[in-house]
Amino acid sequence: MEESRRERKKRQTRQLLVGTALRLFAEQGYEQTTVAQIAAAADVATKTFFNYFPTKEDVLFAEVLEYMEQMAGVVAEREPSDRVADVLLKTYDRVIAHYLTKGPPAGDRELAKVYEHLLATVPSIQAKALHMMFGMQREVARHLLEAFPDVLDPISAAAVAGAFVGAVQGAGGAAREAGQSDEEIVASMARAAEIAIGGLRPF
Amino acid sequence: MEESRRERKKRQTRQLLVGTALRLFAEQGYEQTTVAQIAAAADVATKTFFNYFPTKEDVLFAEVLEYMEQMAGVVAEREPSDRVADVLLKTYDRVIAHYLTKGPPAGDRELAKVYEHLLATVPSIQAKALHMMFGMQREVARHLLEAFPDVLDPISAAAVAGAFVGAVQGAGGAAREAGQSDEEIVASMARAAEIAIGGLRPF
DNA sequence: TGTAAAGATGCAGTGAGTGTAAGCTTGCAT
DNA sequence: ATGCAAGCTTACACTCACTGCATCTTTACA
Repeated sequence: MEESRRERKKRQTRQLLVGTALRLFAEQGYEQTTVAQIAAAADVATKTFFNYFPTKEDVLFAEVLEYMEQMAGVVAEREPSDRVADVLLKTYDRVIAHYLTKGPPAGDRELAKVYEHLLATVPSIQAKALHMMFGMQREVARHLLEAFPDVLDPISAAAVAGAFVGAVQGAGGAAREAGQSDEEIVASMARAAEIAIGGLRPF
Repeated sequence: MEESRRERKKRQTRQLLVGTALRLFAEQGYEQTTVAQIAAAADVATKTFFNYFPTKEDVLFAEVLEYMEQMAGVVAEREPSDRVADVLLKTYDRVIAHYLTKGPPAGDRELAKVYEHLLATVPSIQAKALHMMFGMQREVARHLLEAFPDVLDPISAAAVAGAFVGAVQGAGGAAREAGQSDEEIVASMARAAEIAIGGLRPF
């Protein structure tokens, strides 16, 4: 089925709102920017903004669902020989790849900076991001449990997913905070994945 | 130095606000309860509530600092023979012990239920809790790095702390969701700790 | 071309959270 | 004891996120 005019307009408006919001956040800061301003700059009613995004923060997390789908795909395509750790590593690779091709830095290098800065400075955005991450972690756990019912139970699946995601995310945050470049950050997160898989006894 | 009258009153008012808020949340639900109601029931001005807690949610996380102190204590008291995994396990034990003696369930069994229910149903509280947990995770990483500067760097410290906290917290959530009893939940979290320490390769 | 559904808009309202200025309480020095 | 300064509480006015509802416009489709 082709994309209808209605669907196209909806996608455009959504995109416009995201872009406008990001621009204003970059120019004036997150808290200094009101939803009314964003709507006005995008030339829609304030209410329309809330028709698209449940909260002001959500405009920053428009593509989370895509990542969830990517993760689901990895588990679906797994090889019979893949064990839990293999699937997790492939998931990590896939998400990174998706970020590099479809994420903000792909088209616009500046936009990535904006995201980073917001994430580093606005507590409510940090909390929201963690909440999203938590949702993704639960998805990972759910998929793992489904794919490996013989070696995992709901608790260990959650533990495994938590360890992996927690390590990668913790290292990513630390790397960013340390001022590492994008490539270094990705490498740091990969190292964290190895640490999670290898366990903490070596330390 | 003794506790002055001013400090005493402040602590009492704070305690009163927490108790009143919790009671109202239990009776009418979180979103149905306004800060104005809490303040009225505690017989203080609405503004006074915000003098004590920056947001409505924060009234539920009054004792987080205590936990941070407990964690710092563990690292400070570590034995020379303790390695990273040992310190993490001791930290876990200490936090659990502190929860069992000083946490809500100690005095009031019902209160724990209220917390659980709020955490399970109100997204903003969930996000806040995760944010707090994230802060604790960073603290753990910081202390580990300080205590083991020869085996850890900032990135690996963050990865280790993230893996451990992520596993325990993920398993705790899953266990709660599965309807396990308090003892079972504690056991599930302990198992998650072992999984994080042992690594994910066994799966 | 008409009609029903989806979506956009305006409006009125709730409630969280802030800044400010004024008033009361406490700690402390004389 | 008395007075002064610092710390809290309070009232008030305000901003802004977000909701519900009724109405109008646009689109899909027969």
